[in-house]
Amino acid sequence: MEPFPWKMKVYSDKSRHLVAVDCIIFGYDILEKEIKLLLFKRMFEPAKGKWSLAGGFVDNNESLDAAASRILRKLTGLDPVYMKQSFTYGETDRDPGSRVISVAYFALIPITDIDKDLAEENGVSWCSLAKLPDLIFDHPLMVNRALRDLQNQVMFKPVGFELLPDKFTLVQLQDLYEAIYQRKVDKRNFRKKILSMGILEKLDEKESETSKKGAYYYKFNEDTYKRLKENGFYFNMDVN
Amino acid sequence: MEPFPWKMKVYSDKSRHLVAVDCIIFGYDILEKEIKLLLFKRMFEPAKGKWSLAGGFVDNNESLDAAASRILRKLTGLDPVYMKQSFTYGETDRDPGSRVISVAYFALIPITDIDKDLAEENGVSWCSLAKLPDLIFDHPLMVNRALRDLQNQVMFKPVGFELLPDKFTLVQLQDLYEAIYQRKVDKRNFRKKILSMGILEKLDEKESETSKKGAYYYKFNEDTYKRLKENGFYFNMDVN
DNA sequence: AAATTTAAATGTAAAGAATACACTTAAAAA
DNA sequence: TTTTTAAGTGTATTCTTTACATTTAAATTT
Repeated sequence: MEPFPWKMKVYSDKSRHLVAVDCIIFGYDILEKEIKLLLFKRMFEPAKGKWSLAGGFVDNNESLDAAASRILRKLTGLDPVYMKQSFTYGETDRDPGSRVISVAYFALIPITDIDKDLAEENGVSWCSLAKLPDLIFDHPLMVNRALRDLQNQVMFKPVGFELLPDKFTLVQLQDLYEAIYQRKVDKRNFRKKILSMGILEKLDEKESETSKKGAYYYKFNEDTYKRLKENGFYFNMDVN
Repeated sequence: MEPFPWKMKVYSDKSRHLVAVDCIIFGYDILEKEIKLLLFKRMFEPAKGKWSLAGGFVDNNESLDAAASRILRKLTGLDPVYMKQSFTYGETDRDPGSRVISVAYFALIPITDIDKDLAEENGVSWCSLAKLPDLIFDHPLMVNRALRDLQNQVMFKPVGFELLPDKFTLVQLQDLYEAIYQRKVDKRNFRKKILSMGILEKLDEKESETSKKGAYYYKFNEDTYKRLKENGFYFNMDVN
C-alpha cells in the first residue's frame, strides 16, 4: 500500500518549474595573479554559442547540492571541491527560452586541477575576472553576487587555500587575497595577521622560480584550525 | 509567429519541480522582550494540523520575491516589509508529500502590525523563539539559518528598526539587540556606539509606561543613514 | 671573488576601537 | 519628605589596526 495516500494528489494543481543549477567557478591563476572564472560556450539554444556559466537542470531524484556537484564534475572532472550555495534567481523572464528558476553555486578550485581534455571537449575556458566576455541572461548578476560571497568567505573563513596548491608562499597567499579583495594589502600587516593565527606550517623548502632568495613554502594546517575553532577562535583576514 | 522557435521544445525532456517559498517571519515582542516567529497550523496534508512556517507554491508567472510577498500578504495583511531571501532547500525527501524545492525568505515585522482577524482565520500565531513547537519537515533548519541571517543583518545593517515601532527608546532598542544576539550587551557601550553613528533622532517625548523617570523616544533617520552610507560609512553594531 | 641585482623577510610606534566598570538623576509612589 | 525604580552618563585600560623602511639571502654579472 502507498504509505502516503494523499501523495501526488495534494499538490497536483500546483505549477511545476524547471530548476537549474548554475555554477560560478572561481580559480586562481598563480602566475598572472588573477581570479578567473570558468566559462563555457552554450551548446544548445537559446543563446547557443554564447558564453555562460556552467549550468544544468536539476533531476528528479537529485538534491540541489548533488546537481551542482554533478555539473561541476562533468565539466571539470573534479569531485570534492569547495562549493556553496550562493543565491536563487527566480525572475520569470530571466531565461527567454522558458521560465527557469536557477540556484547559483559558487565553487573554488585551483586552476591546475582542471582536466584539460574535458575542458576542451566542453568548450570550457578560464576567463580573467577583469575582462569577462558578455554573459547570457542574468549570469552577470550571478557573478557579481558570487564575487561578493567569495570576498566575504575568504575574510572570515580559511577557504582561500582551496584556490592554491597544497604548498604556497606567503607572497602567493597575499597576492591571492589582493586579487579577491581587488586592492593592495600591507605586506607586514598581512603576514603578522595570518601567522599569528598559528594555522600555517612553515616548510623546509623554498619556492625558487620567482626570486633569487626564494620564499619559504607554507601549508595550511586544517587540524590545528579545527582545534582552534572548537576553542572559540575566529578566522579573520580583514586586513589593510 | 513564435519569437523563440526552440521554446518549449528545447527543455522539454527536463524534470519539472514543485517550487515553494517558506517565510521565516520574525517579530519582536517589545513587552516580553522576545523574538517571536509567526507560525501557522497547516490546513492540508501532508502534516495537516502540524505547526509550520508560512509557505506556498510559486506560480507560473510569479517571481520568487513576488511569491514570498504574496504569501506574507495573505497571512498577515502586510505589504511592504523587510524581506530577504535566505537559502534554498532542495533535498529530495525534505517534504514527504512530494519532491518540493523550497526557497526560504526571512521577513521582519513589528508584532503590532499584524492583522488580528487575518491571523485568526489563517490559524496563525506568534511563538517565542525560546520555546518553539515541533515544526514540520526541515523547517527547524530553516529557522536556524534564518536566525543566523538575522543576527548578521542587524549587526551590519540598520534593520533592527524594522522590528520596532517608529519611535522607540534606547532601552527598547538594546533589549531588541539582546533578544536577537541572545546575550546581554553593555548599556553604556551600546548607547555610545549607536548614538555616535548619528542616525538616531532624539524626540521631545518620553515613554512613561515602564518607568517613573521615563525614557526619551528616538527615531531612526533613514535619510541621514543613506547620506552617510554614500560617504563610505558602515553601520556596525558588533558590541560587547 | 667582488659587486650588483632582486625579491623575501622583518619590528615598532602611534592611532583608533573595544572593553570594563558604578554612580547620579528624574519622576512617580509611598 | 522619603523612598523606589529605571534612565542616563564618562573614563581609564586593553587590544587591534594601521603606517611605514631597512636588512637579508641568493643568484647573476662584472
